[in-house]
Amino acid sequence: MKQLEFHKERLRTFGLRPTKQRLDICRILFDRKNTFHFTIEKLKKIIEKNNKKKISLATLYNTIHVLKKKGYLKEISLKGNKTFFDTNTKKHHHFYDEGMSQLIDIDDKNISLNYLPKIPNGKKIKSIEVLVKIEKTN
Amino acid sequence: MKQLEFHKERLRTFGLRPTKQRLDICRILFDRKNTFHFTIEKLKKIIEKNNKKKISLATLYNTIHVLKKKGYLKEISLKGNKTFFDTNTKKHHHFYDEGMSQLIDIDDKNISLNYLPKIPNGKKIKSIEVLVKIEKTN
DNA sequence: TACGTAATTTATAATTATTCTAAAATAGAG
DNA sequence: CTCTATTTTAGAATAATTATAAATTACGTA
Ligand SMILES: [Mn+2]
Ligand SMILES: [Mn+2]
Ligand SMILES: [Zn+2]
Ligand SMILES: [Zn+2]
Repeated sequence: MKQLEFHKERLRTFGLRPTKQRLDICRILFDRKNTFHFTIEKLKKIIEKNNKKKISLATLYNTIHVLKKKGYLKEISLKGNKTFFDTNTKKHHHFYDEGMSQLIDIDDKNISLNYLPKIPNGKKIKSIEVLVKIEKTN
Repeated sequence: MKQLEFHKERLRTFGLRPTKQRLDICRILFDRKNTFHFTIEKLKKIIEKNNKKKISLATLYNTIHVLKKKGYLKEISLKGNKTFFDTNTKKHHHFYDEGMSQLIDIDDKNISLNYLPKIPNGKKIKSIEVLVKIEKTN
């Protein structure tokens, strides 16, 4: 479990105390091989099931927002009421199955797009996101 | 003003009475040359300024949802709390200036993307949306 | 280790977007 | 013009998120 020390150190690095709650959140988010796409509500359920103890919504919102601001999480552009977050902070894209509310990463190098349109004056590109919506065949 | 007759006819076509409120909405949305990107709140302000009289939020939500269901409006995939709608129902993409909450259309033929990734099994593509986020230079 | 204090968590209230409800107003057929 | 189904409306209900402020906790210092 040297992951834990890593999370502690990372939290301390930007002036945050490594509390039990923050470490619980970091473990769920980052101790995994693949990208994790989640909503706050989903994260809450997972954490509470894991350690059989409630965690406050406010703590979840606070911590997720800090991690996002520090660049360890991305928010995903989707329509709908609840916000989705993404542990993959690299430039990438998504398949999205609206029916199942499921997101799948598409590596940036698997997408090539050649756009001609002139960027509005005085503006520059900040990011490009491709969303491929999918649905059941037939 | 033969536009008005057109809106009336279109509303009647799918069994909706062409009420004063619905026609006000249609005029704002469709009697213009360019795409209109809007939120419900923005539409409400415009209509109320135009005819110096309040219109109910419920009526706006109801009518916008009907128009969307019938294919005369699209909802745009954006993060953030409020929902954006689009009078351009053709396949197209967007520049988005987050700071100004402003959307600009990009014609589909100005985007070419060649994606390799295999579509998940039993799924087919429903739509592809490209969002190019822009920001002030410098 | 114990203390003191600032940071954090928490329950709960407030806010905001959206949907629901049911009473009042209206459209339009006859 | 009358009647009735449809629509509008104000306000209530719901849902996601943010704010508040009291209780708890982390941790530097003695
Ligand atoms: Mn949205
Ligand atoms: Mn969203
Ligand atoms: Zn992702
Ligand atoms: Zn558009």
